[in-house]
This record gives sequence, C-alpha cells and structure tokens, in this order.
Amino acid sequence: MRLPKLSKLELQIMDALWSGGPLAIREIQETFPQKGRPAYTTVQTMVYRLEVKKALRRARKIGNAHIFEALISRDAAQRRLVDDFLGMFGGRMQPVMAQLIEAGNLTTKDVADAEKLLRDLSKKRRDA
Amino acid sequence: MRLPKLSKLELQIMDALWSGGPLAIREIQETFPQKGRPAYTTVQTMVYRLEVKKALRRARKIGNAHIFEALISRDAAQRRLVDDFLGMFGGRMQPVMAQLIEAGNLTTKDVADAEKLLRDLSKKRRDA
DNA sequence: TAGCATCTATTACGATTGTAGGTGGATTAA
DNA sequence: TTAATCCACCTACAATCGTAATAGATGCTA
Repeated sequence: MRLPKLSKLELQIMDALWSGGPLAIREIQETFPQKGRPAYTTVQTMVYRLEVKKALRRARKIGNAHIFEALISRDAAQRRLVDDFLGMFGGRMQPVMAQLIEAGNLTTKDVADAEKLLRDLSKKRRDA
Repeated sequence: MRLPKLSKLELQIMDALWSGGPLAIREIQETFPQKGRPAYTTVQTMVYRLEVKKALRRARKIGNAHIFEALISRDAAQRRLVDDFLGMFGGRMQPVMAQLIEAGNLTTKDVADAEKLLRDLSKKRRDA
C-alpha cells in the first residue's frame, strides 16, 4: 500500500495537515466549515484510520493531546487520485477533457496556463 | 438521486450498454477481458443494483433472459464523475490540470484539442 | 420427455466509509 | 482541591461495493 486510496473526507483531513502543518484532532476538526462540520470523534476515527494506512503519524504530544503530521505528500495523493479518476474513464484522456470543457469546468485561461506549464516542463526536461 | 454515483465496476457495466446497446447479463459479462473477468453472478448483482438506482432497466425478455438497457446517459454519468473528482480537489481546476500535466497524462496534443474544442464551443454559444 | 444448460432470484460475507456514542483518564480553571 | 473540560480509546452500526454460492425455474436438445 505505498499510496493508499483516500476518500474525500480523508483528503480533507490530509489537506488540513498539508496546509496547516502538524495539528491536533481538535484543530483539524475546526478547519471544517461550521455548517456540516463532522463530530470530533468522527474526525478522530478518520485520523486513526489514516494512521493505520500510514498516511500520517503522531509527531509529538502537547498536554495529553497528540499532534499529527502528514506522511504522504499532497502531490503523491493527488497523483493517486488522478490515476483512479482516469481509470474510471478507461484511461483515455480525450473524453475527460471533452467532459471538462463541455461542462464549463475548463476555461480559456486554464488551457492557456496548461499550455505554458507544458512548455516550461518540456524545456526543463530538455535541459535536464 | 437523479444522478446516482457509480463505482468503477458499475461504470464498466454501463459502458457495455452504452457501447453495445441493450444486452443480457451474460453479454455484459463477456465484455470484460477474460483475464480477471468477474463471475456471472457478480455482474448480475451489480446489474440488479444499477436497476435499483435506476441507472438501467429491463427492456424486454428473450427466452427467460432479461435484456437490460441504460437509463442514464454516458454524458450524465461522466458529468457526475467529473464533479465528484473536482470536489476531491476542493473544486479548484488549477491543481487538477497541474497534476495531469506533471504526471504526463496530458500531452501537447490534448491541450491543442482542448483549445480547439473551447474555440468551437464558444463560437457555437455566440451563434446561438 | 428426460436431462443438461442457462437464467433468475435470494442470500451471504468481508472491506471500506461516514457517523458517532460511551467510558475513563488528564488538564485546567476556580 | 474539586469540578468542569478536554482528550484518548474502544465499540458500534448502517450503507455501499465487490465477490460469489446456492437453489429453483425455464428452455433447448437428443
């Protein structure tokens, strides 16, 4: 399980750690919008499960509270996410793009940015 | 549940119907590659569940075998898929694109195609 | 028409996910 | 020091998914 699959809620919890550094469970819970915020113990359960999956670990203790830190990077998790997503589309990129565009999720600017990123990336690879 | 969430296996089953028209369970099962093909009853179970979700229905009968047809379109299902996926990224498109590009999933041609599609689409919308 | 093949329908089970309650120990504020 | 909080840990439970076996009905073939 080098790259465990993470659910949406698990992702949100990891996000708190990726964005906010090592946090206690209470702090993670409070990163959720008040509206629809999961119970403390719900977050706690998910954190424990993420610990089992080795997605995070207890870094230290403050008082009797554990402070957790991410063990896998946002990038690695997102890569896994993208792979699964593409798998849903049979691995074919074309329909994915078409879908994104037709649904209006992808703007001209997004595509321009993508283009630039691609150029920069291919340059970097050429130079390397 | 206008647009039920479909799992990967469910998607593959729907795909068989989207691509091959109304099919019997046996036919759906046989669209899977021999290697790792799920058991007949596994496909059957999933088809029944898709029926409950109103993603497909029994169209008619041939002998004692039911023929199933899709009730939701590939497009609608993919839209839902994309939405969920974006939700995983907090709805922000930018990191998604970056991820796709850096992982090498997105080529120059894909982007060019996207650009053309965007142009055509905005033209169509302008004309309409 | 007897038997074999095929389908339907039902049932089961383990894993994962989201949800959270309860109990008891640790901290802290008065 | 004692009561109010806070936290850890354990347990539970329903829904969904993937997997499939079993049993009973139906249809096809010799």
